[in-house]
Amino acid sequence: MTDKGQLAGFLDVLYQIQPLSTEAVDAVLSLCSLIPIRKNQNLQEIGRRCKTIYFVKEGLARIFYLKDGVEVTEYFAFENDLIIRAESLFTGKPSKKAIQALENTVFIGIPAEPLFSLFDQSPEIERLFRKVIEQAYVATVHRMETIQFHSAEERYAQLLDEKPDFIKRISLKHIASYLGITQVSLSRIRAAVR
Amino acid sequence: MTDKGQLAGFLDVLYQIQPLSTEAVDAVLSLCSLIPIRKNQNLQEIGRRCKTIYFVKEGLARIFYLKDGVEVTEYFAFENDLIIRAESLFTGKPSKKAIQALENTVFIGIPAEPLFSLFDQSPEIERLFRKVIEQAYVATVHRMETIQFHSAEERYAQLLDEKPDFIKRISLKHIASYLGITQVSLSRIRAAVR
DNA sequence: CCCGTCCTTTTACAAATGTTAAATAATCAG
DNA sequence: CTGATTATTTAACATTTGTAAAAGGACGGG
Repeated sequence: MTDKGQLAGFLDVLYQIQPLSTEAVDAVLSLCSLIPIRKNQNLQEIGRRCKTIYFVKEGLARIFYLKDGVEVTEYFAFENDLIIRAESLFTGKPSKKAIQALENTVFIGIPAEPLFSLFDQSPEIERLFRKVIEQAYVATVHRMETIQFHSAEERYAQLLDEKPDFIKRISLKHIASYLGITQVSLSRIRAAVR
Repeated sequence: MTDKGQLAGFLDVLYQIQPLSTEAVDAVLSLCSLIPIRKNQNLQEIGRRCKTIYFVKEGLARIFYLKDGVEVTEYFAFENDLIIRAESLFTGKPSKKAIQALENTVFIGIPAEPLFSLFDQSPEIERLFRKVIEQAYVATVHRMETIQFHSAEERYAQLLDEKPDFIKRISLKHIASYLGITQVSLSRIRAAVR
């Protein structure tokens, strides 16, 4: 159980998605816990089953996995962003991915089992999380588009345009793997643009 | 309103995801309509708002969009697969994508507005569609992985492995754009493998 | 059956990206 | 502040992929 005041910003974000009754807010809050993780430490390790829905309260985190021994970044989460390993959470399989704090980060954790039980009593909570997942789905479809048939330069230009925060706060090696290109290639592109 | 018998296969697929009461099934069915589309014709055109959730009853369809005048295939839908233009349906914006039948196809269409209204009366229906979207989300995350940091050859090999049906029923030019590579590149890869 | 259209492959070449290694630059711990 | 570590850039070269054009193949309509 966590203090309402501490989570005001987070609750506000949820409210924009789907307003909840006071009771429903309290029920969700009763499941929330705050989890501080230091920079470069992992919240979740590769190979474990993911049974928790996370949001970033403050800080910055990523999901990454290993491909031929090289880290590939799948996703970045900023303040109030959802961060879940969907391929494990929704399937029950062990995840091939890790969640890592890129800055000192405080996560909000909501254990999935009790949350799903809440859905039975409170359809409005289920609706909220349905919409959260819908948004995540739309974002992922959009991200696929930005990668699918685009050159390295196009991907970088689009990222600059759509997510200028990324370049400010995230190291270039992580940006590169997020774009699906090598650090060297990204460096080259930046040199050419300049 | 559509006949229960005609949609037995479809209902069975839904049942595997989330069993519904008879009343709920009837309520969903009352919204379903069958839409036959001939090979190479579009069910939905680029630029229109998407207000319908589709499934493929029989046949084969794709979602595609234009990038620099070239068609890029985002998604293929086989029998009983969901096919939605999420970036329009869940945002209300006009879609940049078209839905096209690649074979003579019968779609099942469920208008979104009445369906969302049903959710208010029947949480179990909302749950069903929450899970449908969760599955679509997981599939999309997985698909992004297969593209993000993989060579053309790796993408093709993985597709052969995971979706052998694709190669059997879909023309190579569509496969190529789905993989985010050119037809020529795909031809080259096939020649090398052989 | 034949013609025309569309799909697929092949070729030759250009451009983009990966790889390896080294040189700078930035950051952090002590 | 200084040395060590880590991040970023640059360079040279190899490989992959794209582009354009042509040649086969497959297929459907008349």
